[in-house]
Amino acid sequence: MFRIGEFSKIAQTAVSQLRYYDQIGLFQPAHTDESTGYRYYSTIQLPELNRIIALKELGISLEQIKMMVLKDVSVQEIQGMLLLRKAQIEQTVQEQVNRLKIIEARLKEVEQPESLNTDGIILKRMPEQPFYSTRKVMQNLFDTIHLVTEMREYVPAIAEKNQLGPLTIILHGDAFSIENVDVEVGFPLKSEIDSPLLLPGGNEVKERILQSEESVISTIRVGAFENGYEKYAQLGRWIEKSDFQISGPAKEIFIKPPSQGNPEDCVCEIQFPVTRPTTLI
Amino acid sequence: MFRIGEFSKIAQTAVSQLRYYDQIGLFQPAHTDESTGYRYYSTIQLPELNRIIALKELGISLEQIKMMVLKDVSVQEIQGMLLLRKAQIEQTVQEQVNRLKIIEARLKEVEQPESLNTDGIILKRMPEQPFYSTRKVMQNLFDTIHLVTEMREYVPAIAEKNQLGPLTIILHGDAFSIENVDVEVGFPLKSEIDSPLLLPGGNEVKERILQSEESVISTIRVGAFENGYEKYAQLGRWIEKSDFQISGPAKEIFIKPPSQGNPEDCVCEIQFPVTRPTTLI
DNA sequence: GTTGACTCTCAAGCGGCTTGAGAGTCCATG
DNA sequence: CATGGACTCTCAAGCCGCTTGAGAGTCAAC
Repeated sequence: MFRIGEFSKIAQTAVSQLRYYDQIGLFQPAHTDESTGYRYYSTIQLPELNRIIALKELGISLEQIKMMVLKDVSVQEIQGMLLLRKAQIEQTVQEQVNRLKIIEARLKEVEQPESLNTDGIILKRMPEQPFYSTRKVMQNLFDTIHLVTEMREYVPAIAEKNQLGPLTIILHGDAFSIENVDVEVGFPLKSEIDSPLLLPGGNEVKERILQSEESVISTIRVGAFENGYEKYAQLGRWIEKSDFQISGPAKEIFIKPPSQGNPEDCVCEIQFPVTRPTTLI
Repeated sequence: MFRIGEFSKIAQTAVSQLRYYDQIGLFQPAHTDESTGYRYYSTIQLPELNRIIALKELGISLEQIKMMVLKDVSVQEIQGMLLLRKAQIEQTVQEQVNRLKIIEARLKEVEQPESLNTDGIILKRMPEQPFYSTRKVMQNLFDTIHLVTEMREYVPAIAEKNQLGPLTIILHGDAFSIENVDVEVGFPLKSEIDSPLLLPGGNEVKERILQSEESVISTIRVGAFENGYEKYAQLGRWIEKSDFQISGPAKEIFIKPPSQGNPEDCVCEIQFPVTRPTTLI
């Protein structure tokens, strides 16, 4: 029988850990002196402790380990727990690898003087959403602005106005050019709008579903619509260096649309849906 | 200006998080109503929040992020932080991959009825240690037992007895056979013993350094010295299935050595130093 | 008997939130 | 202008797996 200090050396386990395991009833000393409270451990407890440590190293919670070692759990259940844990670990590995790619991209960017920061670029998920929009190939930027203006004028009038999300533009063609672009302009909906709308310009506005997207990269542009190309260039470099691939059309979400007075007073989120070339380890 | 709820939707960030970031002074609302305490956020704060989220996704602590976004930190320092973080992530990926291998090995073992459990097998590090030992090729098990007995008799007599660790046997040859084995028998030391010792049987006991080992797998055997072969078989299978490679001689550490009366009353740790065939991702 | 090394219990702290209680505020409707 | 319901506030506690520290008691050697 050893006191806790010596046992902790043999078992390579911290004294505080042993006390904690005693406290939560996971692993208790072979004997406890009732009058002094001293814990006494025996060497034959080592296999039991090792089982616990082995399970813990797999990242299983102490609560679960307690069940596994104290209760009689069937082989199937243990297998289930292990499989579950395996899936979890696989996922976190995937996440970590993603982080690595992103950090590497960041480090490369930092080396180059051309770009000041790629800070505000984040990765997120977008849920499925109903979308009330019209789509057309635009000759030039002026056309686009015209369509947007029309939309902002007529759509809120027919919808209950609290049902509309921010004005969103989807750039179906090449997001990096401005002429002859296939553009969709619309509003996300919080509830349904039953009827299509015919704009004075001849474009028809209809409801459709924007599919959910697992990963989009997103950044915020503050300032006028026209001079946003450096943001696109930045996003492009970031995507390339982080090993992503663009998997769909870009979106511009006008969180705060430009107002008549000052077009500089505009806040816009730029999104690219992306995927990663299958990086299973 | 948005109240916290709406801003949390725009920014895809939980209300409780925003409040927490305010509390720790990481990201504060553009305006706080002094009388009601209501927080009001502006869209132009979105880039700032996104920077924070981007850094957080890299696993950087909020404390560090606070420094990075609030204080003026040089590019070099940021680069340093990123490099450090990169190294950390690489390490955790390595660990996770190890876990995966081990879980997979476990699941394979569970499928087969032949082995009941591979539970008590753990991986650990061993520190460098001085070792007071003798080494010889043994004809048979009886010779080994004789040498061990001699060691246990004479060595404690010349050492201050509190300076000795548990009797340890290193199996330099093939750990899976019993005859003609190159065996080293000795004791770990807590402090130096200056002089060699000549045993009656003619073997010389000398001090040397046991190098530290990055990873050894270890299990505990309870019971007699002789019938420990199933443990070895188990360890062997586990090593193979977990994709490890044995990288040195096995050790048997007699945590509780067999006593005269009952040789069954013995607790022994079996160790194999292992490496992994380089698994960088 | 006196060290000094060990041990005990109990409470708090870590990070990054989440949850809940209890109270107050905003805004649209009747 | 009162009411209701959705929102917001603050403050405290809880999560995990420990670690750290305070203050008190115990053990073994000299």
